[in-house]
Amino acid sequence: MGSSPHQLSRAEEDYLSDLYRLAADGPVRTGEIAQRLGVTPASASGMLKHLSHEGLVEHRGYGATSLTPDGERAALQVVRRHRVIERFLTDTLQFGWEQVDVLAHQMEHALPDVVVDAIECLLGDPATCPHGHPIPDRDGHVAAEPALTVAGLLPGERARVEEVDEFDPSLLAYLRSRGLVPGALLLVTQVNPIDATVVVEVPNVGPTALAPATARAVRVAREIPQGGKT
Amino acid sequence: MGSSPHQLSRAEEDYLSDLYRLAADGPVRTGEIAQRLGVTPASASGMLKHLSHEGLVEHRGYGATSLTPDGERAALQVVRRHRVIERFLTDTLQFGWEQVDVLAHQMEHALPDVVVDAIECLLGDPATCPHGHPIPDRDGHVAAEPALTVAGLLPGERARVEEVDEFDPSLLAYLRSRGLVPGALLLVTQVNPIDATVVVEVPNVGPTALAPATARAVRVAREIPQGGKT
DNA sequence: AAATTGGATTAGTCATGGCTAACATCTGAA
DNA sequence: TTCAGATGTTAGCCATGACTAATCCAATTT
Repeated sequence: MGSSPHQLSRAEEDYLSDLYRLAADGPVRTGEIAQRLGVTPASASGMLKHLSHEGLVEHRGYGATSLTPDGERAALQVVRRHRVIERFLTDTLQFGWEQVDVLAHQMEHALPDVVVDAIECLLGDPATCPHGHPIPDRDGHVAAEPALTVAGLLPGERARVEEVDEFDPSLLAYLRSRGLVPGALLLVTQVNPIDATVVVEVPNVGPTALAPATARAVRVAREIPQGGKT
Repeated sequence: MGSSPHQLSRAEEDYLSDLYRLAADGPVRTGEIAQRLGVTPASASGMLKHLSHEGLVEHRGYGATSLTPDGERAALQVVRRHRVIERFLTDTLQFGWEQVDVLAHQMEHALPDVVVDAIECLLGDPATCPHGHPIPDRDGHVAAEPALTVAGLLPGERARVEEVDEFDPSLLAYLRSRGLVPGALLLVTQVNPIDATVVVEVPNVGPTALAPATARAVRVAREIPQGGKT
């Protein structure tokens, strides 16, 4: 049914890319995407219906929405542009990692692919955006993202920060100030069993307490605590 | 009447910036700008009426159009973005000067001002775009552009290339191959009195014949032929 | 002076993608 | 089981900015 590759509009690209980013935490509800895009639920409902008609999303009224394979392919092109631009903004233009999501969002629909490719090449083909998310290649292949977050760790476990959610600038500024950036090694010193607050320690930074929502924004890979320093 | 600084749309910016660039050769006719923007004259007519209502252009039906001071101010912001982006594309990303006008046009409406400023800074505050046109500063001040073109030179006169029209990619490729780039010194060896063809010579490049339209695309400053090699 | 012609303009239509208001559906509690 | 409140959808509207077709000015030609 959805056999029309007829150049997506800016709005369509916005919906698809946000759908992709929200889909990490399960199927997406209409109100959720409306809120992220700053439109009314009515508008989002209309656009989702349209995208469904185009075969880009799976959406059968009053239920949750998810991308079809075609939709995911299209979304990955936009996500790729977004993440390359973010890297460029931090690495070449020295913007802070808490600013670049918003800026890249404004730019991602207007940069011709040849320019994105040239920037990527200039940067030496970076593997991830500044927040640690993998950059899809030109054919739409992406590395898997870790499912484990700090909220899933137990006291005494060590883990390496892989990526962080990029949506909240002030959270990002805080995480950086506490050393919680991709690549950082952390140790869980406490997990409060009542309210699920987690306390972590990063070398050379004091202990940091994280509320559950914050802990879920930091994705990690467990470090096998075998000896030998790298 | 035109007291609304209410964020211009992409289309409005396009009209203003092309109006600015066409205005160099006198007031602009409706069909001319329609053609440049790739829309029908009817569409252009409607938009010019709208811009006139906003106080950004001077346009009283069936006559030529020109920018008001407000309109010129707005246009210069767009022109500034355009030219900074062109410089970035040639200097940092190694695109050819015949490609960058089109690419910059796609990008100029989407780059936030802070990004344009950062790029400008990265490039060391260039004075001109790759075609030699001056880059307006943040306050909308621009250096004057020379009125003299190669078509206005006499045999035996020497001149320095200041800037070239950027509209035709194949012309640009040709001009570069003949050494006719900003900064080049040229000598007029012949002016054909019948068809106004001009023959010029650039050091280390053979003689080049230019049809009148081409000669008008190359703006120059006369070199005072006083002795002393620089 | 009248007629022809070409560029400019108006009138009317369409597509996109927002909005509000009203209606439908789902869910969780009584 | 039923009903209240939240969430989703439809209906109808508006603005933007393109298009075609028809008309209007003005400038040149006869």
